[in-house]
Amino acid sequence: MGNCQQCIVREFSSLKALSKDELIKLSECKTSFTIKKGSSIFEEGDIVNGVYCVASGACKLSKLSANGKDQIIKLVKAGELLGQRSMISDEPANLSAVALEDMEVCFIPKSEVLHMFDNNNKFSMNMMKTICGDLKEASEHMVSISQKTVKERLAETLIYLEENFKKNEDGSLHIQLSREELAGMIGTATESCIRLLSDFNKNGLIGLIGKKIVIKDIAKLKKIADIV
Amino acid sequence: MGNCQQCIVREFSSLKALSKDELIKLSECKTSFTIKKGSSIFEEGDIVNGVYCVASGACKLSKLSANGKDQIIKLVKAGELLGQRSMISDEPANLSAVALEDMEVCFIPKSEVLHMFDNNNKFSMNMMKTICGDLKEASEHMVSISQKTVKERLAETLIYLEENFKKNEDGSLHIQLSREELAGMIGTATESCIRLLSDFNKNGLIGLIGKKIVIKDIAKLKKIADIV
DNA sequence: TTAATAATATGATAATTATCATATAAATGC
DNA sequence: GCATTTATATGATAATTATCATATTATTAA
Repeated sequence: MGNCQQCIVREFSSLKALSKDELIKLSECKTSFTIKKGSSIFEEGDIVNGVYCVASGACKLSKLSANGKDQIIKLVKAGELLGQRSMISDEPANLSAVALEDMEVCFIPKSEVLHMFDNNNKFSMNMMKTICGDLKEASEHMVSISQKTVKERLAETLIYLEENFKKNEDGSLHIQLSREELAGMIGTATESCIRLLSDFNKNGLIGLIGKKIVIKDIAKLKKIADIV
Repeated sequence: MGNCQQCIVREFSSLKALSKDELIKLSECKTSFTIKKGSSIFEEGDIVNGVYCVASGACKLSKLSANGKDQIIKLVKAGELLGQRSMISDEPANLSAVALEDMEVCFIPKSEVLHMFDNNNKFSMNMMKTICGDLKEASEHMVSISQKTVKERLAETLIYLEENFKKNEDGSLHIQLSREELAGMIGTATESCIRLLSDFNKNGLIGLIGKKIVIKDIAKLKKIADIV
C-alpha cells in the first residue's frame, strides 16, 4: 500500500490542502491499481463513485460523437485527479477515461471525498479552483476550435504536448498518441492531421521518427499557432 | 432595496441553500443595479470581486478571438449567477458579460461569498455542482463544434433558444441576438449564418419577421440537429 | 516466419465554409 | 424628414477541409 504523503498527486492537486491525519486516513481507505495502456478507467455513462488519483502515466478524456468519432476533451497526467465532475454532479460520466500509457491510479471513495469537503474548506476551495481552471481551458479550447484553422490548432496542440509532457531520449514526445487520436484532439479528420504533420515535417518544424514526433522549431510553431 | 428571499435567483441558483438569516444578511450587503441592453457587466481582463445575480434579463458570455471575432460561450438568464469562475479562481475574467436585454443585477461581494462557502456546505456543494454542469455543457459544446456541420449547429442553437428563453406574443424569440451574435454562438461567419437562416425560412422550419425569428417546426429542426 | 490486420501516408476529388462584392432594408443622428 | 451608418441579404468565388481510393509501412496473430 503506497503512502499518500509522498505521492505526486498530493503535491500537485487539491489534495495538497490535506493534513497529516487526513492523509493517513486516506492511505487506509484508498485502493491502488494499475491500468494498462489502452484500457479504460471509466467510460461514458458509468457511475463514478469517487475520485481517481493519477500517480503515474497519463490518459485521455474523450467523448464519442454521433458520427462515431472520438473527440478528446482533455489529457490528464500524473499528479492530477480524475472523475471529480461526475462524482460531484451525481451524474454518470459524460466522458471516457482511457490510458495512453501504463498508469498507476488510486481510487478515493465518494464518502471520503465528501467527508473532506465537509471538514476541510481549503480542500473544497482547491477543488473548486481546479474545476474553474478546467472551465477556463474549455472556453479557450472552444474559441480555438471555432476560430482557428486546422493547421493553427495542430501547431497549438503540438506546443501543448511539448510543454506539458515528458520526452523520450531521442527528444520525441513520450505520449504516444495515434494520428487518429491527435486528430480527435484538434477536431479534424485523421487524413487531414497526417497531411499537416507531413507538411510540418517537410518544413523542418517537427521530425517524424516512425510514429513518434519530435518538436524541432517551437518558435515557428508558435508563430503558426498565433501564440504571441 | 429588493428582498433576496423572494428573488428568482434564490429559487434557481446555488443560493437556494441559504438560510433565512443568511438571506437577510445578503439583502443588506448586496448592491442592486440595472444594465442597459448592450452594455457590459464585466469585460475580459477585469477583476471580478464577487458574484452577480441575474434578477431579470439575459446576457452573453463571450470571448474575443485573435482574429477579432466574438465567440459566445454561454448565455446567462434570470435566476442564474455570473462571475463565479473568475472570483473563485482569483483571476481576471476570461470572458466578457454583455447584456442582450435590459437587466436587473445584484452584486454580492467576494468576502460575503467566501463567508458563505465557509459556513454553508450545502451552498458550496451547489456552487460546485453548477460549475461542474457548466463544464459538462462545455464538453458537449466542444464536440458539437468540431463534429457537426454549421447547419446542424444552427438547428441545435435555435432549439436551445426556443426551449430556454421567453417568446414574444407573435411567437418569436424574445432574446434579440443579431445575426452576427448568432454566428458567434455557433462559430461560423455571419454570412453563412444568414444564408442558413434564409434556407430554414424557405423550408418552413422557421419564420423571419424582420430580424426576429420564429421557430415553426421544432421536430424537423431536431432531426437536422441530430438530437434524437 | 509469414499472413493478416491495422496504422500511416498521399493523391484525387467533393463538400463545406469563408471571403469579397454588392444590394437592400433598418436604425440612428442631425 | 432626410442623410448616414449599420444590419441583413444574396451572389460569385476562393479557401479550407472531408471523403474516398489506394499505397506503403508497421504491428499482431497464427
